[in-house]
Amino acid sequence: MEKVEQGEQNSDSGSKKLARQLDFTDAFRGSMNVSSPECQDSQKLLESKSLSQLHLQLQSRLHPQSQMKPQSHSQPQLQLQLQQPHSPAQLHLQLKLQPMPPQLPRPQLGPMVQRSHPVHKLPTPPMQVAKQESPRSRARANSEAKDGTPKKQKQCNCKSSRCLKLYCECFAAGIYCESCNCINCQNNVENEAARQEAVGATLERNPNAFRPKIASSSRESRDRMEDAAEAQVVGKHSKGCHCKKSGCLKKYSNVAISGAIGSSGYGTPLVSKKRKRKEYFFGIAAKDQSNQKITPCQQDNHPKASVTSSLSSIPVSCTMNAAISGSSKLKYRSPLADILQLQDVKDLCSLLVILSEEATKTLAEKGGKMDGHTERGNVETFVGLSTQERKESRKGHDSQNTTPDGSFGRNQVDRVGSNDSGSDGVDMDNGRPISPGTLALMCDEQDFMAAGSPERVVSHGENINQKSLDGHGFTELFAEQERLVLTRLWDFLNRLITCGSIRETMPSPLAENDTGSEQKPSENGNGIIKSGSEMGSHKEAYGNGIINSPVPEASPGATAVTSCNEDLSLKVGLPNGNGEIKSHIDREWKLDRK
DNA sequence: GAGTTTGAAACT
DNA sequence: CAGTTTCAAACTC
Repeated sequence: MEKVEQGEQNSDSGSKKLARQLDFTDAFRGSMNVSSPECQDSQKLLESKSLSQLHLQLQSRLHPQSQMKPQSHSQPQLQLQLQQPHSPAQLHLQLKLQPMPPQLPRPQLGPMVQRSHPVHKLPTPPMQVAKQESPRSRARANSEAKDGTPKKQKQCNCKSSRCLKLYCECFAAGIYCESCNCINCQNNVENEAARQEAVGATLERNPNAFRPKIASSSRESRDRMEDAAEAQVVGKHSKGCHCKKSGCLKKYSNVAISGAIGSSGYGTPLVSKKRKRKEYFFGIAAKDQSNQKITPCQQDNHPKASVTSSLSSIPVSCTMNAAISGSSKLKYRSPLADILQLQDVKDLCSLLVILSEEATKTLAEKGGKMDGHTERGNVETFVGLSTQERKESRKGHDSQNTTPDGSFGRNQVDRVGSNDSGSDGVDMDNGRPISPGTLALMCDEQDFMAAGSPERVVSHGENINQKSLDGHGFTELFAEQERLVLTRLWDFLNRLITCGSIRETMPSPLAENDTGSEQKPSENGNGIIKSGSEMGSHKEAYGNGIINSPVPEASPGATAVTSCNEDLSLKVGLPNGNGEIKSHIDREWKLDRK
């Protein structure tokens, strides 16, 4: 049988010279109905498990009536369906769990026509039709990095595994061995039958064996866009490593990443060891500094990571990578790297502060205890205060951005450190230092607690009758605050998910130029992400300015993402139609953004 | 380049 | 399922 097939395969000798890669994609095809590969499960959703979990929690809290099915299946597939409703208010997110269809090895592999390493097939939207990859492009993809530098092709050195075990880097990556140093290699066209058998056995042991351990969503979707590919590399360990001694800083645990997102696990071409050491140095240094370096397993190994730290990790990682990128190509970028910036998170926090104030006011209004004039002044006091705080924080943000090593500005850290929270930059739970990003958010959190607390309301305005603050009053106020804050946060996450998904399905050429123009929007000197249209017409619409279009004006992909934001911008306004406050806030935002 | 270390995969 | 072995890459010298 093997020989029979071998004869057939030999007839294909013309193409076997190519760096052909095996196609396990059928095993996964149809397993998902998502617009983004990383939406396949909660871990990969938006590259932030905590974020997605938070979102789910928020959803369940805000909409307890919605049926969130428990994950009963052993391999549930979290499906994210983003619907484009007719009404902005209908922006709706559906998270469905569906059993994963059986994953069977492909019975017969034809010529390599698709991305080799496990590809999570999308339901092929018009723009995402699985493009048949030409051998030429395949070869180019293998031989060149995105920056045009030669990319060393995978060369295993297997001796005993015949290159038919996952030990083999090539096999694990789904490519035939070519120019490898392996012995008794059977990972080739000539031994297709044996290879298929091995594939089947491997898949039998682990249906996800050929699925990338590191989620490489962007890359895959972009690979299907062929030359639009090789953009930003996004990775997240899908099942977590078990590193013990290497501190997750070595590449041992990243071996299989090669097949997932590139030759080095960070989607980088092979670089000299000296250079790699340099990367590690920076990585370790950064980690020591902030304990925030995103190593895949760290995320997985610390499921308790708070939402705060999760959110904060995004901009931090960007900043850090920016610092690193100067001397190396080590990159670990979130798909939201261009969308969600530290300042956005801070803005969100500020907005939530305002919302809490609004809740206070609303409740007071309800009780008819507030004098209208005084009330407005009170609110404005708070808004102004928040704005001031925003400005302060922006100051810190700017300095942070101008810090040569990409670390946070000292004043910001100092500011947090000077707080009497007792944190002193150390997570009291585990004694580990808290990252500057987390500290920054904690700072905002403290601001929030201070600004939104009834005590503060009393101390500033003394407008709320003491009666409303005792017992039931407190509860009601907190409930209202929570409702508003969670609602807005939920909306924010919805938009974030949508934008992330759109970015996934419509990769912006901006990413293609990432290497060349590594500078991210947040590093444009003012720390503010600005779209080509400068947000002017949209920012006010959605009030919080959280998600700004990352796409430069000239970018052809701007339409997609910008329209995403534009669309989203229409969907969220300040709740309860409090136009007075809203307009004021909007003014503040507008001024602040300038 | 040889030897060691490491962690994933495979096996029991 | 836990423990052990095998394996090959990463790393050190």
